[in-house]
Amino acid sequence: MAKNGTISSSVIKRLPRYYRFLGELMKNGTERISSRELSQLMKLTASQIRQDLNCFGGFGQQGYGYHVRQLHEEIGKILGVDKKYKTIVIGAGNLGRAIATHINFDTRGCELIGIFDRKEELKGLQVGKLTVTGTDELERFCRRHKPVVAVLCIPKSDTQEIADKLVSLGLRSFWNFSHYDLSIDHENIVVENVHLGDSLLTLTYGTKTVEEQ
Amino acid sequence: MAKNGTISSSVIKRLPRYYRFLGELMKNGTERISSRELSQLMKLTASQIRQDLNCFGGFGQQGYGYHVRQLHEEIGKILGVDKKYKTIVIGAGNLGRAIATHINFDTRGCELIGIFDRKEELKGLQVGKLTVTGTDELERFCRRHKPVVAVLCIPKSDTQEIADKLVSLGLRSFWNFSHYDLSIDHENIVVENVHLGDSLLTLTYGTKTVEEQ
DNA sequence: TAGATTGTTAATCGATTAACAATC
DNA sequence: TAGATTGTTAATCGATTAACAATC
Repeated sequence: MAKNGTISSSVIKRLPRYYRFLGELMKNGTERISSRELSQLMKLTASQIRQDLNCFGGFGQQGYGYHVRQLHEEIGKILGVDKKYKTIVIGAGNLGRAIATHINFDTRGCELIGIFDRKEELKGLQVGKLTVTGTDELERFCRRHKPVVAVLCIPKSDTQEIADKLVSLGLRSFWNFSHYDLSIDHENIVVENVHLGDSLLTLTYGTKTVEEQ
Repeated sequence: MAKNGTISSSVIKRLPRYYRFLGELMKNGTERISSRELSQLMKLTASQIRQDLNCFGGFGQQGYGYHVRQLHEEIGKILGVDKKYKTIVIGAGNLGRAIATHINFDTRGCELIGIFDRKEELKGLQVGKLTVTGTDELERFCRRHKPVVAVLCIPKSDTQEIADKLVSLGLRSFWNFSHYDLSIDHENIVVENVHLGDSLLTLTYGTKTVEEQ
């Protein structure tokens, strides 16, 4: 529940998924949905859906259910899809370029405004609408444009150092793809670690477990 | 606990992280570590570490702690890092190519043996050590090489259809990067959904929350 | 033997599910 | 009004933490 202040992170982590499913329903022209119907679609319990949504106040209507478009919008607002957080990608290797071109930043509250790499040979390379800039320009760029979100696609050995530097340049949120558990002790800094290697290992475990049956 | 059969998925999802940290410790030449020391390093409780490791039997030794190399090896065995599951990537766009070149499959129990795309213009393209093959060759390829793991880097509209086809061709594990919640009703099929968009949205929520303080 | 630290049981905490009164 | 479905409280379940006896 927690009408007091913070919402539990288990709930938060489910919100993007709700948002996705509601988006799909909207596309299909569905106007209303009950927690039971939605629960079948999303493979959750109806109880959980009602519990989750009520963390933020009564979005539903007794006897009717939830208005899809309205609920979609409300959850979007909670998540911050309408924000325009200036975002830079650090590292223009395969992964950095893929993230920069593949992820829709602007529908997720972020505005991609730069991509940086240390390597001379990558400078000037076109990545989507951006041009790779040298890391030596980072400081000047940050003072001028004041980005707040950094996507880290760099080797693990560089991650902590670069992250600390970025914090000193005013960056406050880190989406970290390096094989390193970034943690920053400053207050008001947010880190989201993505460990693709861990995810693959989990799958390998599952494959092995199924095979052994 | 569960010496009976299945380990809870909360425990499983922590194993790759243990494995990573133990790998680092090994590199640094650390021979032994106590649950308390490891807990400080990983920002967990010592209790949880002992609880987790004991799901698989006593890896430690009273009064001494855990032998780093041995524990690393044991967890690796549990996860299946020594397996050689034949793996194919479906979709050779930005993301598919990044995954194929950036992820170390072989240290995670997988052997990357092919990358496929539907688009004519991508056929023949070199991606790391592999060459992009047309989707029309998929059936023949699978009958011949019998891959078991598929990495899906395709648009969400195609995902369910292609996954079903791959199941019929004997694939059993899916690492799914499409913006679609893949679920397969066959028995003994494992799916690991990676939703990078959801991860970014979670970060945006965090950014917004910190900002509002 | 004394000290350290595990393995394991018991206590606590939080998250999920069930139930039902409130209400559209 | 009757039916449907929420919002919300209570019950259950599972996961985390604390405690301590076992043992190296």
